[in-house]
Amino acid sequence: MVTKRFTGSSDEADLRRADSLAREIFSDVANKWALLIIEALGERTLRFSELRNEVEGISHKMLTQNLRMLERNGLAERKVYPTVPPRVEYTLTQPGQALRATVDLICGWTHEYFGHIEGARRRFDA
Amino acid sequence: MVTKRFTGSSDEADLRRADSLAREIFSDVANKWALLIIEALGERTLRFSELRNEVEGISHKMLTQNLRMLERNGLAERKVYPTVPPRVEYTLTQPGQALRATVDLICGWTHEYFGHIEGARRRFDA
DNA sequence: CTGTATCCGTTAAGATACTG
DNA sequence: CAGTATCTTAACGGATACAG
Repeated sequence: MVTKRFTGSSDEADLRRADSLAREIFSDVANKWALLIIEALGERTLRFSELRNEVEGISHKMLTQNLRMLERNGLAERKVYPTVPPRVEYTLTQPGQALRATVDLICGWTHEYFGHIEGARRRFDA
Repeated sequence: MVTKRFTGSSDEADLRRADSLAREIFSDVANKWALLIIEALGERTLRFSELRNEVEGISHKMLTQNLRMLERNGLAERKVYPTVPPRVEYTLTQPGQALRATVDLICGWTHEYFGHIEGARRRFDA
């Protein structure tokens, strides 16, 4: 399991807190929009409006919501330029980049097994 | 992006279909319960009831729902033993195992950056 | 034991409008 | 341009009951 056996504490209650936090982090991160945003930011720093274009189909609301979440977890950094109109840029932090590497692998996996999956679906749906 | 630049076809419409399918696969797979089930099945073949215990907090409904999805996409195999009471075992297929390897990396990432994230949250929430 | 179906509350998510 | 807030609808997800 994801959420088991954390080190650094001898207290049972602490271990349970750590496990539940790990699970929370996993839930935050293991969702479609978050991963697509991370993938987009992996290429380069992007503005809010650029992200909306890059991440196809995401709504204004979901984008801000997920960006706040990524910022809160320290995976993305938000830089505001006090111009008018305002300019806000988002960049992956080092932990964010590390996660991005794993997302790349999932994308690679999708490409590699695309045919297998397409075939499996046809068979199953019959 | 995950869903771009598939090869093997010269037709524009085919490319769009492939992209939307890739996105669909990504959405199926990039969700908390699916990934936790894959992680659990990575260890060994498991029965339905064993999975319910392994994947902490999952409901009967979500488990069947996600198992059907994994089966449909050819990531897990369902083997029924016609005994009474029935015995059903789930195993990862080779594509499923390949995906599991990437899930392992996400889990590893969670462990590695656990402290960073915890700290980032405290700072953000203040 | 495994699986399907139903009910029902909670949350996700789109649309829209409004502020700095 | 970026962000927040509100309203509304759809989807998610849990609990329960029942069938093979």
